[in-house]
Amino acid sequence: MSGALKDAAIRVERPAKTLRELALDKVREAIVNGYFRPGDRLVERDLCAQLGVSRTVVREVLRHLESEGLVANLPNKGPIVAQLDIDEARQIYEIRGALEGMAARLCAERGSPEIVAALEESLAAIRNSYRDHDMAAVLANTSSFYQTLFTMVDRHVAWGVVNLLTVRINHLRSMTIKTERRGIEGPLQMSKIIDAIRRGDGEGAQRAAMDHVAAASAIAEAVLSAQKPAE
Amino acid sequence: MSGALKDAAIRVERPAKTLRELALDKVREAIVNGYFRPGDRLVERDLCAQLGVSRTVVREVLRHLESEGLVANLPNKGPIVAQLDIDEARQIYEIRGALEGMAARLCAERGSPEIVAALEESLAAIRNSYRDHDMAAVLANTSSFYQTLFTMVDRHVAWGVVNLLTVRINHLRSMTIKTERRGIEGPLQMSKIIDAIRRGDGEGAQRAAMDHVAAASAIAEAVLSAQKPAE
DNA sequence: AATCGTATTATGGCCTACCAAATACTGTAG
DNA sequence: CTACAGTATTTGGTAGGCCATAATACGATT
Repeated sequence: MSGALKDAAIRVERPAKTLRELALDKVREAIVNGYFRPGDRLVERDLCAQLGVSRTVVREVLRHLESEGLVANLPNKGPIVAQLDIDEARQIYEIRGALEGMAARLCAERGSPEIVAALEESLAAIRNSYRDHDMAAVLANTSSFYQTLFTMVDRHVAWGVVNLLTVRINHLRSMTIKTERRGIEGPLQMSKIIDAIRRGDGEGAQRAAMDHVAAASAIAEAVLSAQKPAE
Repeated sequence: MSGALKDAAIRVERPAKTLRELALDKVREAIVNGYFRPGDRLVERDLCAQLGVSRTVVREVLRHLESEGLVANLPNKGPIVAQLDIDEARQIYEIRGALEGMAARLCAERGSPEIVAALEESLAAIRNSYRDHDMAAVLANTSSFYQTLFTMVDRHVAWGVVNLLTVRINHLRSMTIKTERRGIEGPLQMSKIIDAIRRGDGEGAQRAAMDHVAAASAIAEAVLSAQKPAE
């Protein structure tokens, strides 16, 4: 196993991603950052033209995004960007709470100083990003914080699930982060998670992580229900 | 919303599934029930011939299964049936524990007699299937039990996640179920879940659900580590 | 005989072109 | 103004072909 790890460290980052992967990233990007709005139709041939690739590739990309939940396929009408459903968002936050709570508990129970150090580093980066009002960086560093939480205890599958779900609520996340008091409360709640982990309090770490997600969920819900009637 | 629900209840099960969906189910089936073994190469053109469909469809199916985790894609070598990793299996069981525990707790907290009734019905079906030694039915009814747990409290997203993860360990499940004492202990643990839900004990329901998954996980691990050295 | 190139094959990645069926649109006749 | 017929749009699916790469087999050379 350590041999495999060593190999992985050496291995050259394959620069030759397939066209399909590039196209996938582009379209996902476009959906997540709002270039394609929820409900927009994704016409195959238009996408072919915009991406400069063939239908074969576009179709595979659309299938992939469909299974990610970013694209919905109306029968006999074709794919559209998935609508954001307030109830679905709530469920996603709930699942994140359960899984991130689990990860936090495991971190606490392991009681390794390196975990605490890594998390504190992430948190510092988040605070810096808030200070600079660089919201894209806040988002990235928050992801990194949670990634640390999962990967330090080798829960790659759970991290994958969380990641998968998170892209579906990405624009919500970017809105909750911009909320007034979030820049102070968010890091505060995260530091509570770290504190609990540091003192090996699994129960407390789990609760703190769930609280943090619950707070984000509450803000998201407020944002969403304030926005829906407007449309 | 209630209108949509009524429609959904009425709507005829669209018999005109696309060829793609049919092919997807066939290949998934073939992987899950062992017709394709882990590590087997899935050669596009061969699959075309076997399924009687074009490469376009086959490729889309392979992409989809890849994002489900049933198929792995080796660069420059093509798709193979994903290998079952013991650590990954453990993680999947752990996630199921977290989510099914959450669902059980929610069921208990809702305190609706219909939930208890529905779960008891499922459990009875499982017991019958065990009595008849119909293991396929045991598996189906067990899924149905958990589906009830999730859908009665409208957690469709979480159910989707569990389902997605479960196909990856399906053959493990079918082995754990055949284990000697499982036919008695499994239903016993499930009835404990129901008992806790009936008396509105959220904490207890969650713990009972997690215990049940943990037991399955332990058996799976034993089965798997007894099997691996043989190969 | 061992080794070093070189054809051949197998296969995935990608493309173009085509057809059928369903849907949406549009213009005209009554 | 309505009903209907025709037309365009778009997906679902097929066929086949081109190219690049990896592996294998096959010689040729030393």
